[in-house]
Amino acid sequence: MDKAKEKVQRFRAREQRILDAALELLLEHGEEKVTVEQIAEHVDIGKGTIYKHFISKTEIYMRLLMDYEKSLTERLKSAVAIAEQGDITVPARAYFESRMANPGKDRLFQRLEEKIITLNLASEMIAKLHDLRNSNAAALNRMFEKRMEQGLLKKVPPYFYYSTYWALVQGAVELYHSRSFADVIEDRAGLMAFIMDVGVHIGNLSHPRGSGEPPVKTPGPGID
Amino acid sequence: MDKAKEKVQRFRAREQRILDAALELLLEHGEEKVTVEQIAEHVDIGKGTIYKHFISKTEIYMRLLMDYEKSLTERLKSAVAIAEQGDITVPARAYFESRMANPGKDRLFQRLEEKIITLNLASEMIAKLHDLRNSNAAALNRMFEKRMEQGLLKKVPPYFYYSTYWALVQGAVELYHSRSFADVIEDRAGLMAFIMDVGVHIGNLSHPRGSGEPPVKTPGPGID
Amino acid sequence: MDKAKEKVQRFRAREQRILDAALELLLEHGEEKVTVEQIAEHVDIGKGTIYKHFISKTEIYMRLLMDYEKSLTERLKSAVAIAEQGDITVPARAYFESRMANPGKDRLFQRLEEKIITLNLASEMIAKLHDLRNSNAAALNRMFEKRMEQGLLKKVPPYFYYSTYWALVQGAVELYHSRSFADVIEDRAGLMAFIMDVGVHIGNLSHPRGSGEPPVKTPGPGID
Amino acid sequence: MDKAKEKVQRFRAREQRILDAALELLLEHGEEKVTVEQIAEHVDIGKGTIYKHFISKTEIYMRLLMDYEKSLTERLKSAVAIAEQGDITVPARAYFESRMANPGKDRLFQRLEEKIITLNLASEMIAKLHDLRNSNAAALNRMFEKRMEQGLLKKVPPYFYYSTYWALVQGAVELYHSRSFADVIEDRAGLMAFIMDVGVHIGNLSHPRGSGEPPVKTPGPGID
DNA sequence: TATGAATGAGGCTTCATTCAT
DNA sequence: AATGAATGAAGCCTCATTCAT
Repeated sequence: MDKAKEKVQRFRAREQRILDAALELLLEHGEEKVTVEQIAEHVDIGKGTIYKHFISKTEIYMRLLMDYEKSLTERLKSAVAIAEQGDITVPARAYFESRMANPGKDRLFQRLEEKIITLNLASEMIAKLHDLRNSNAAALNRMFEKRMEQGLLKKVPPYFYYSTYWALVQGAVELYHSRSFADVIEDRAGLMAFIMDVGVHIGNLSHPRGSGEPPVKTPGPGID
Repeated sequence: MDKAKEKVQRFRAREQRILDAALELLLEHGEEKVTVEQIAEHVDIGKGTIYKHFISKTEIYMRLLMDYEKSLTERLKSAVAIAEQGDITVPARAYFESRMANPGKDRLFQRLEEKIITLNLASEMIAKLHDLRNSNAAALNRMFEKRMEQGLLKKVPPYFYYSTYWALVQGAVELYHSRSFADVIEDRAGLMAFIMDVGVHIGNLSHPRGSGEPPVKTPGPGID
Repeated sequence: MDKAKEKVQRFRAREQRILDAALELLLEHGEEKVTVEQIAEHVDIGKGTIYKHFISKTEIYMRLLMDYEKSLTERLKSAVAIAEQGDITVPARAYFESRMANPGKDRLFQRLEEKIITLNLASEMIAKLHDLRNSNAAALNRMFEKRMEQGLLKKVPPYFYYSTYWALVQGAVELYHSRSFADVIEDRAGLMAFIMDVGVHIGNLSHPRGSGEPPVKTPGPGID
Repeated sequence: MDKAKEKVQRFRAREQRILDAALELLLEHGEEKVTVEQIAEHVDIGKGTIYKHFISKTEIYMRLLMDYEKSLTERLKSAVAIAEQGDITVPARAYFESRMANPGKDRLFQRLEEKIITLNLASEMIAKLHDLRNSNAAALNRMFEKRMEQGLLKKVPPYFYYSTYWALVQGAVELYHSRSFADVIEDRAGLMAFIMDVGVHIGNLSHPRGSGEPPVKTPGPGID
């Protein structure tokens, strides 16, 4: 049935429009200030219709969260694949860039996730989210272990590396938004490059980092 | 009059109890789930009494915020003083330890501050807060500049250092709470030490960091 | 769609019921003692429903105010039209009767308006209200000026006439409610007629007023 | 006991200060916006002390009301006495001037009285107030009756005269404050004089009112 | 199927009055 | 006698979700 297909398609399309609208409004107004009614208005549908697609407002947020995490994972996966064939800094850079591409968005999702966890809504979906997030750990671990065996990285449990790196990126995201730093930071791009440079050299043993070159343009050999 | 003094003292004591209760509830239930009524109940006083001490819920939060920031500043100040006479890693460690002493609290205040700023409540007090926070910047800047002149640190604007360091600590705080990392991180203390070690060596030029020794126990000469 | 129309109609009807209920309660209990909850109960709807129709309690009051003022203006307008063709006392009588038809209501709206102005709520709507109110001034002014030119009225700025007349009616409204006068006034209708007679002869130069005839039944030539 | 006397005197003095403060604040901020705490602060005493003098906030208002009414009555009484010996317009003028001397005050008391009556507080004191108010009626009645017998005033129940006059003054007070008239009224003093002139000629039979002379400066023979 | 009117729990704040000190 | 901290009822408004049309 073409008609049925078409219907399903339109249904999906609208679902996406709801998600897009929600994200847009969330970014514009912040987590606490977006109402279901606003989303419906923005998509130009009735409020009730939203509940044909999602059982609750939380579910919309969860979907947004999953979608974001998926795109992050996607990008990281391909970066890891590249790293295995050569430049080991690629995943680190990819990850950093993915999250810093839109720090506002990144932070929004942090807050959303936190909120959902705190209020203990949708614990099942949160579990899935975490599974997804940890799915790359194995590949990364192998990478770090190899490097450690080669004596290029300080020997610590491999998760130290990505945990620390995550923390740094997380901090960079927060820094990006901090209003108390806003006045101080004149060269934001330079600072972000500096931070990334710190990140890709974590645990690095052999070479003194960034020996002279400007870190941004030719940022050392990386996590090697 | 002893009586008058006593009265004032009791008043202050109650005020502190309100603040303590608010903090406790905030830590337990998160920012959005604490009501004025709950706080009052917890202190076992009437709802209206709260408003004898604070003009609004926001003011309670601001007080909490300021108190936390003050203790941070205090500690940092004395650490900077020590650093000027010798061990330059002291402020970094002090700052890290201060914030990581109770990461839940630290993160709570991040959220609180963000909320207050976003909703544009109490902009005056926020300004004060930021003043307080920036009050150490000059001392830190001088420290970094001296190090750079001595060729011990990579030459970048001095605020790059404390910004990056702030970001790392901020990330560590978030990491501490992340439920998706919770299962992975077996040696939390070790990880935190590792992160701090990364922190105190940011920009370090002369020595390869952590050359062999376990970073926690004898963590190299630090930011120098 | 008949259905859509019907829905809209029902919506409007409910809105009117809310307004009616508000007015009724206001008249019964006074401005300060009517709560949104009471109104909702009286209409037998939920508290929140009220806010689907009006953004605030003040808006309900404003609507009531405007509706009243409109009916007053309406009546006055047609009376002025008549007056231009002949009996010049018509507007004065119409105005008096309109306001005295339900003095409680009239006074309620005075209080409401005052309150809204004092608290500086809805200043925009208040401006509209005043526009509406002043819209008849020009017509009245012309009337008075013509009379003055004909030597029938004492020469004063024309707004003296309607201001004074307004004051008299306003006073009559208050008199109507005054509990301290309540016991004294035996012939209320007679008194009101007497007051109106005073009103329509304000500034009158040519004829001694009410020369013998009972003022109510054949109330002299009036403002002419 | 001199001491006891002194004490009583100080007590009375403070009572008056409370009343003065209440009135001042009431005039400044309006009926709804004055709290007991404000009054106490203004007198620089404790809130509880106020309740040593008055059993409730309402009682303060009642006292203010009575005092105002008494001063009005006082003035009217002496004016009536003068009128009996000669100029009959004196009471009318006195009354008008008393109330218009501070229209804000006058209106405040109207509102206060209304509020107290509506909320049915202090009905006993209200009765007393009304007694006081009506106490002059007899004297006034006699005056009007004499005039009517002399054929100088239209024959109506005598209370018609003072009721109407009260209404006019009442309206003038409201007019004075009306914000919608505020823009229109350029010559307020002139208008008030005009209204008073209308007032003193109510029911006047023999002479056409204000025959030529400017009403303010030599305002006709009055109510006769 | 889509709608949006209706709901009502729950949050923050105010203030007259009480009462222990 | 004076105080002022404490009280708590009461008011307004928001918004996720339901359900009749």
